[in-house]
This record gives sequence, structure tokens and C-alpha cells, in this order.
Amino acid sequence: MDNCMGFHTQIASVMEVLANAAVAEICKLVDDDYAVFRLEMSQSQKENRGLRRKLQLLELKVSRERAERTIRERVLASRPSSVKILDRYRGMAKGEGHLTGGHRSFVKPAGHNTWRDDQPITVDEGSGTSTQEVIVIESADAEAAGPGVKQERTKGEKEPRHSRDIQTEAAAGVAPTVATEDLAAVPQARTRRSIMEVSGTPNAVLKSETDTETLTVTHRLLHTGSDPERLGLWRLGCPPSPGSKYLPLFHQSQRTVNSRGDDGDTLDTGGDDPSCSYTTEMDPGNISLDLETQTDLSRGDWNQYSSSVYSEGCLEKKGEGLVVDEVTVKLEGDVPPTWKGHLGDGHSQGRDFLDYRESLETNPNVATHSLVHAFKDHDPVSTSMAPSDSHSHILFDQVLNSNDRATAQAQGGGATSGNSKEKRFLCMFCNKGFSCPQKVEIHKRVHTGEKPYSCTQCHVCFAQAGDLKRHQRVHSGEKPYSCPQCDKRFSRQDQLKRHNMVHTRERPFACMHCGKRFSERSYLRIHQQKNHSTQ
DNA sequence: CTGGGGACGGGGCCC
DNA sequence: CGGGCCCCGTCCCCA
Repeated sequence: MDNCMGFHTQIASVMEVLANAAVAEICKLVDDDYAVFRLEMSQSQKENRGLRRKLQLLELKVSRERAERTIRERVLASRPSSVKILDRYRGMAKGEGHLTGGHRSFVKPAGHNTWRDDQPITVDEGSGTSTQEVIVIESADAEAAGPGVKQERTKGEKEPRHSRDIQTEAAAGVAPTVATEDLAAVPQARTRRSIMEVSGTPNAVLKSETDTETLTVTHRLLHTGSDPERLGLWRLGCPPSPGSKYLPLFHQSQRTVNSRGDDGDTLDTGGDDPSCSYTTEMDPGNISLDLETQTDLSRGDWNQYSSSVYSEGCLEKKGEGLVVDEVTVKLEGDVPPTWKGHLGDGHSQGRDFLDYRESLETNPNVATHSLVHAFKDHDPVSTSMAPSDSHSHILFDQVLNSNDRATAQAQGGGATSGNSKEKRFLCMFCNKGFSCPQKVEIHKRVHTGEKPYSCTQCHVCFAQAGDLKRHQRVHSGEKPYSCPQCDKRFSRQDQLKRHNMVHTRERPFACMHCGKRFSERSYLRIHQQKNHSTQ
């Protein structure tokens, strides 16, 4: 009996121990999960705060833009008839005409990036608006017009935040250093990346300090105590960069840009990558533009630019009726100071960013002074702005003209080819002309890398909707084009056509050296590289 | 095994 | 939006 009782007691104690252990284990699990949950909640709250902040920023920008537009309209109404700045695309630029399909994304080239290769950077559709940067030649013979040319380039609002902001900002959890911006006074949360906003506004002094976690954008106008409106800077189309926008930054390294005017105004991003620094001397004496109405403007800093950034320069030469509202320069990040080198690693995306210098040297026909020339030759930047150049409306073309084919076509088919009547909407990057601004928008993605159309299945992004549609046959397996001779099927007609050469033995591409013929141009090129290369 | 060439998949981009 | 061309990369075959 005693044994029985003792056994029961032991059982009970064992059970109790087990129960206690189980309870402790459960409590531990609950605590752990609770901690994780709380962590996630706090992170979510942080993200919510960040998003709220962005929303406020956007609202502020919108309201500011409205005010600016009002001012502009008022100024336009009072502008002399010989000087006209068209603003017809402003509304579109502000998003009324923005893309609706898919989400926006920027595709980076592979290589030296820190964000994941398999993750396209996506910008919330709601925050991304289309950018209109269209050079409009009002007159058919604007090329030769010189003085009296009326031109415009309207630049719409684009969410100035780079797409990575959305991904990195909240995650970083770092309170961004607040930028001081006299005119906007809007704290601009930035990513840790070296994104710098540069205004070409006369005498703008920019100080962008970056460290590994924060980026300070100081966007300050020094116009000796004068407000910009009184100086007419806004009237010049140079608001304090409310519409600042950034190209997709394909590179992560920090960038140092020094642009120095003779008055000592400097632009110093304070970057810490010495391998990527430029110093551009400004020689106001080379600024042949007579800014008699804006004497302050001759002091040089209105032509700042930077890599990874863009700058705006604002000119107006009323006396000759030449109006250049804004000049935007976008230079991609990690280009070495020599501008020699591909921004990619051989991935197909890298093709889009060919050597700038080569691009320039192979484009001698473009009469415009290029900013890249300024970089390359260390010429004063002002040469690219010389209004005496009849092509001054193409101020910074080719800067990002990284696609050689596009370049060649731009030269052949751009407005400068004499077809400016029909194609008067110019790409600000390569000067190629298009018949409507929407086409310019699409074309510009060649330069910006913007790819708004994303495949839902593999998340590959495309710049054009048709490309996405075509791509989706890869997933669907649809092959509507069949060869009548061998019943081989293809998803695309051009593939069938190419395949048909197998049957026809057609070889239209002949080697000039050995006469060997090929069915495709790329074969010929490879053949020549391997067998007839001079190197 | 290696290099050259052919076939083809698929993205880029202009018309 | 579709057509068409260009291009690159990959796979395969063959000498």
C-alpha cells in the first residue's frame, strides 16, 4: 500500500515536473514570439512614420509647385512677346499624364551594387509621376534661328526621392539629417546613398554631406539676402528645385563633387570616395551669356553639376529672345573620373551605359557643347552653356547618351536632321526628336533606365509595355509562329523570320576581309573580331 | 579539348 | 500596340 502511495506520489511529482517544464517551455516560446512580434510591430511603426513623412513631403511639394506655377503663370502673362516660355506640358509633367500601367521600377545594372540582384527596385505607383523633360522647338527652323528662337523645356515634377529610398530609408531606421533648404524648408529624408540635389540656380551653394547612414542635402541659395522671386529666379524657371528628380542611381559609391566658382562658392558633397571626385573650375569669364538683368548670375555657380545627381541651370537671355528655362544634367554615379568605363558588368544592362567619351568621340556631328566635354577636357562648364551657340537649346545632350545605337539614330533622326517640323520634341539627353512628348517619355527610359513594366511572374522589368507582353510568352509557352518547312515553333515572328534563313540559306552579311557570309550580323561581327581583328 | 560557327532565346528599342 | 531589327548570351555541333 505504501509502495502504491509512494508510486503515486512519484508519478504525481514527475507529472508536476513535466507540467512545469512544459509550462516554462510554452512561456518561453510565447515570450520569444512576443518579442519578435513586438520587434516587427516597432519596425512597422517606423516604416509607417517614414511613409507618413514622405506623404507630408509630397503634399508640401505639391502645394509649393502650385504656388510656383501660379507665379510662373503670372510672370508668363507679363513676359514680353518675344520671350515665351511654353508651359503646356506642365500639367502632364505633374502627373496628369503619368504612366498608369504597372508599378514603376528602376533596373540597375548588375555589378557593384549592394541591393539584391533579384529584387527590382520598385517605386510606389502613387508616388511616381511621369517626368516630362522635353525640349520643344517652337519654330521649324529653330536650328538656324539663333536669336529669337523660342524654346522651352518643361520639366515636370518627379518624385525626387530615388526609388531606393523607399527600401532603405525605413529599414535604416536612422533619422535623416535634415537638409536646410531656405526656400523649401522641407526636411528631405534621404537614403544613405550619395544623392545630391544640385540646383543650377545662380549662386546656389550646395553642401551635401554624406556619411554611411545619412545624407544631408543642403540646398541653399545665396543671393545676398535677396529672395529669389525678387531676383527673378523663379521667373527664370529656376525654382528651388521643387521638381528635383533623380535618375536611378546605379551605383553605390559615394561621390565627391566639387564645383568651384571664382567667388569661392563651393559645392562640396563631402563624399569620402577619393576615387570619384571631380573638381570643375568655373570661369565666369567664359560665360559669354550676357546676363545683364541678373548680374549675380555671372558669378559662375549656375552651372553646377554632379554625378549621381543632376543640376539645373537657368538662363534667360531676354534680349535675344533666347529662353532656356532649365537645364538638367544627369550623370550617373560610378563613372570613373575619366568617364571611361562601363556601368555594368557585361550584363545586358551594361550595354546601355557605354563609354561616354567614346560616345562623344563617335558623335562628332553633334554641334552642341557637351557637358561631358567639360568633364573630359576640364573645360569650364560654361562652354556648354554658351548661348552664342545656335544649338544652345541642346545644352546637355549626350550626357547620358550611352547607347551608341540610340546615339547614331539620334544623329540621323533627331531634330537636327532637318525633320524638326514633325519631330520637335527632343530628348534632353540625346537630342533625338520625336513627334509627341509621350514618345520622348518612352525614349528617355533608354537613358534613365526606368522600367515601369514588371513581369508578375519573374519580376523582370521592361521599359515598354509591349516588351513585357512579349516577355510573358516566355512564361506562357505560347508559340504562335510555326515554320511551314520544319514545324518548328517560335514565340515571335522575328524569330521565325530569322529561323527561316536556315531553310533559305540566305546569308546577307558578308565579311569584307574574307568574303565569308553569315546569316546574322552578330555572327559577322564575332567572326571579324576573332579573325580579322587589328588588335 | 578547343575554337569557330550555327541556331536560337530573349531583351532593347525604334518605327 | 505590334512589327521589326539589333544585340548578347547560351547551347550545340563539328573540325
